Amino acid sequence: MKGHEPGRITIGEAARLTGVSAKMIRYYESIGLLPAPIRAESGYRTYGAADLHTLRFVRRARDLGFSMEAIGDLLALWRDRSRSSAQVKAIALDHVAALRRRIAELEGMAGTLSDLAERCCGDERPDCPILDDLAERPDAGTSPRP
Amino acid sequence: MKGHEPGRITIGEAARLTGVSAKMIRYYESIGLLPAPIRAESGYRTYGAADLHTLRFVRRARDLGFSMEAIGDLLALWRDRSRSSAQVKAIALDHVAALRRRIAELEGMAGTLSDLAERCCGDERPDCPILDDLAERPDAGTSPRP
DNA sequence: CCTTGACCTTCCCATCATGGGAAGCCCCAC
DNA sequence: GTGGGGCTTCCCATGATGGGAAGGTCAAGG
Repeated sequence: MKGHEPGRITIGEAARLTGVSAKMIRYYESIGLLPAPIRAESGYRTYGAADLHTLRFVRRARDLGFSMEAIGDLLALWRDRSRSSAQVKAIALDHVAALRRRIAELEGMAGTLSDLAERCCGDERPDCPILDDLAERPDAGTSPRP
Repeated sequence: MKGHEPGRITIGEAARLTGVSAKMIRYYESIGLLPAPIRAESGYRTYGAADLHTLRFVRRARDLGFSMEAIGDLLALWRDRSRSSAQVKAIALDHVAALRRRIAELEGMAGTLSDLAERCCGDERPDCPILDDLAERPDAGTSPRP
């Protein structure tokens, strides 16, 4: 079917051109994130320029860590000419806040753990403040003690 | 069976005392992270003081973001009197490095996205640099442009 | 003694985004 | 017409967790 319906390509080519795997393209279709594409007579999915544009959009949104749900919302706004930029901004800022919360969590862990590692001599002897802490610490704070 | 084998408690009490859910205790047992506990005649799992100690260890390691696999290694070292602290420190430092890599990724996302959001006026008009970027950005870098 | 309610057991299913793989059809080049 | 690679669908797995059903057990109270 290649080059038979003009300019429409197969899923594998779409995957190569957009950086979204063929598996994922089918998955996004199955969860309703992407519309079902036109099929060739063979049953093969065929994608046109607009579809590739959408796939790249999804790919970039994933690279920014958006959830599938948020990407669905962003796609809908993208297609909606009467959207307000405030709606888009709200989704983006929510996500930034979630990212910053997650970063703070991970920094707590990394801080605690590198404090402990610093106090561990790391030689052939068994004594180790890291294990002592895991075994004895009264409770589960992840922030480095002040 | 409570108070019948001395000092041994049920899974629900162990969960309450350690902050690890009963579901998770069974799961950890099923994947071989924890040894199978002594069963009462009824078939109920019973836990003693040493088991609680282990459960708290696991809980704290999870709070620090260690994977199950790493926790298995840490538990083995904890029980091994002939361990070297260097082994423990290596696991901890690997994890710190992984945490810092992840933090850098998330910061890249948050940075890019808050840059974009800052340039989005966020009013009732549809024009939005965030959507423009998702739709047009040449490729998927997540670092804020320098 | 029997009921009630809380607790335990096992087993299965769902999440989220992704990959792996099998069985079978299709297309193109030789 | 044959071979190889690409496409289809369908099922399974991940990691760590929760939800829930069906059925056994225990302790307290009538």
